[in-house]
Amino acid sequence: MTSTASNRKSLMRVTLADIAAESGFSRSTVSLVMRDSPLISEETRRRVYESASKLGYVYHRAAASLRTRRSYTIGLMITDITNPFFAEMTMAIEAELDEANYTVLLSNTSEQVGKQDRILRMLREYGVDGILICPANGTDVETIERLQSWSIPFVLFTRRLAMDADYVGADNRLGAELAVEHLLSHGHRRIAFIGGPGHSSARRERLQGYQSALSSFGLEADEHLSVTTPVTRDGGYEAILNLLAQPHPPTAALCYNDIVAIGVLLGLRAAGRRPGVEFAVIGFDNIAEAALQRPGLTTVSVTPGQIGAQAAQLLLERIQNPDAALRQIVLPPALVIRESCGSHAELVRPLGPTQQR
Amino acid sequence: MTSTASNRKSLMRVTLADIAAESGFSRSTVSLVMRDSPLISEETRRRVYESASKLGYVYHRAAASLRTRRSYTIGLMITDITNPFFAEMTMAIEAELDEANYTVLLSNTSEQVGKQDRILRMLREYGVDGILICPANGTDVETIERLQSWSIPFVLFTRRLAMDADYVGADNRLGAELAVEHLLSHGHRRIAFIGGPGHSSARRERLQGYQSALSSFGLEADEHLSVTTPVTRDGGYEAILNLLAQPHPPTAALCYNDIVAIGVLLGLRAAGRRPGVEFAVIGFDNIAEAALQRPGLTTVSVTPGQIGAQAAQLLLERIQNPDAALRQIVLPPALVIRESCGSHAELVRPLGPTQQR
DNA sequence: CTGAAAGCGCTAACAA
DNA sequence: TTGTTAGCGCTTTCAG
Repeated sequence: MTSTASNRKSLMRVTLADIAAESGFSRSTVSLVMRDSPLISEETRRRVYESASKLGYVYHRAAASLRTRRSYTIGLMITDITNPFFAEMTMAIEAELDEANYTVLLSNTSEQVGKQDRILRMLREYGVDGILICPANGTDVETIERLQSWSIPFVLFTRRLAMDADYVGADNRLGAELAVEHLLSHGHRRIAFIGGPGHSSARRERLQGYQSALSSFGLEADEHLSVTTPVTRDGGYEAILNLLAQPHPPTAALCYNDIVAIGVLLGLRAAGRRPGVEFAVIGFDNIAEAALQRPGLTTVSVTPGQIGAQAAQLLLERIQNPDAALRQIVLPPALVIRESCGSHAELVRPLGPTQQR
Repeated sequence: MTSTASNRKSLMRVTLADIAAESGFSRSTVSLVMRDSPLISEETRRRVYESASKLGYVYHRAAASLRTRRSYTIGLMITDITNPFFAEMTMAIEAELDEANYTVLLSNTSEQVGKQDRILRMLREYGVDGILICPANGTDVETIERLQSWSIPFVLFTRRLAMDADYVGADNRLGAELAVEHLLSHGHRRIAFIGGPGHSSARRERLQGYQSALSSFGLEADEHLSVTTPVTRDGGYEAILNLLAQPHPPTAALCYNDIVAIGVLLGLRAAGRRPGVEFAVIGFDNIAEAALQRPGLTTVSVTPGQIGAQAAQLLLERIQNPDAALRQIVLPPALVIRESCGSHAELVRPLGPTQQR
């Protein structure tokens, strides 16, 4: 009637009932053992595990989750699998979630909102307990509102939308200000802002920092000097070539991120301009590769690990308590000075050369 | 008794039974509609969908999979999320699997066998229908044999082990031969082999090609000239610096892959040696970044998209037919000649300058 | 600490 | 084509 040890024959899966039969305990006892309940004696636990491994038992998460309505999985959606910035963040997130016994379902939207939509729907059908999402370029508020209406806990990271939602990211505006002030202090006056996905909050905030630093210096941002690009080395490469071909070209650039900045470095070299001496460039993120460049890339460090860990933490709290107030966590950046602007100084810490926010 | 439309109250999930009640059809009819059965009339289908969207129904995959013993998920395990080679492969795999209605669970082992083991166990508990795995550096045969004993279909890609299992990868040996012959034809005699995870078949095969090309030219491989490194730019950077410091340094290098090669380029520049004129370097994989380097990186192209697609295809076939003969698929590489060896030629197709396998 | 019983939401015969 | 019935393997009362 109910499944028994006879289940073991051929293809039948080994179930808790089989272990119960083998070990002489009841199904519920075995179930408690499998879930590490403190109500179980050491001896019982040992004997149950013994039977389990003898029979080759495999915990069946789909069955458990059907019953408990929890899957212990979290969907993690990033926009560029290839960017070390996200890789590092992913590691931190996995580490944090792992500790809370969650498994992460990683997926890559490649900045495509269509793909993002499909993945979101899938995650819902798979019953994830929460979602960590860096919205793809062009994501509209409706998409996230829909996500909200599904009442599955989620937190945005790195990029946000004009709406109330949990969010963890860096202080992009401050980071950009630090960078531009650095450039200004080196005497640059025509400073470009290169790259990024036009519709991301991260880019918008960095651009604002760029503009505000310029204007607090009495300069106006020349709109010909700020361009969007794909977030690739290629993007930076093309962009700098175009910029240099302008009638009144820039002498320095703040880039959307390090990937784009490295493209700019490559492009400068291709154009025969020596970065760091004939042209200053600053990146964003401080990925490992930045330090390897010749000249070393000066960049705004935003500690992806920290952002990831905080985002994971926030999601866990949100799952615990769906009704707590929404939170926006903004982490301070630091300017890491290497040689790509001509300096040879060291790390400048958080609220660097200048002021507040 | 059975769940009904009253389920809709508050937290209860909308089920097939609810749709059945709403639409006036039976649960099984509704189930058939949801699974796109051809047995259902257009009109019925329409009305069922109407009720479904009216009630806000969400297909419950865990429940379905408990019943069918199929999850329609595939585990994909790569060793370096950051390498564009894998990123491109991942895209191709997802595309292929998507078409067959599978969802992929992507995970990154970072070359750590411990992490790989844990992920493997998780994938089993989650009941994936198949696994695509690029074994982490140092994976032993037992690990894969265990996987085999689980009787869940899997295929190895990019790297294999000394055992019989499905596999899809590039002809690494031939690729390396083409590369080294190219170097030899440019007059180089002290050629290094730089980088890679010491215990991967891919590295071993490339090294064999390197050695065989040298010996068919009457040269012997100097063991001081072949080094293993982490598969990072950093790894290549450090390695070339060490190599140049040797008493009798090389004048050219074949690198494990493009990532390492780019590190070598960076290192050469840091050491004041002009790549392409004072030192020749060749990479492996032909990632997009290779073309952006100055000088452009000559490399062995192994078409990750094709490997990925074939691997996915093979896995699908294996799932269909678990008892078919095991297959090893080896794809031909091509040498893409850019400027990092001093040439300025174009693409050399498959069986390049020289011979057979 | 253990046992019995009910059911999560779905699919799969089998009949109609 | 559609309806009935019986579970998939687990967790969860609740009563011992």
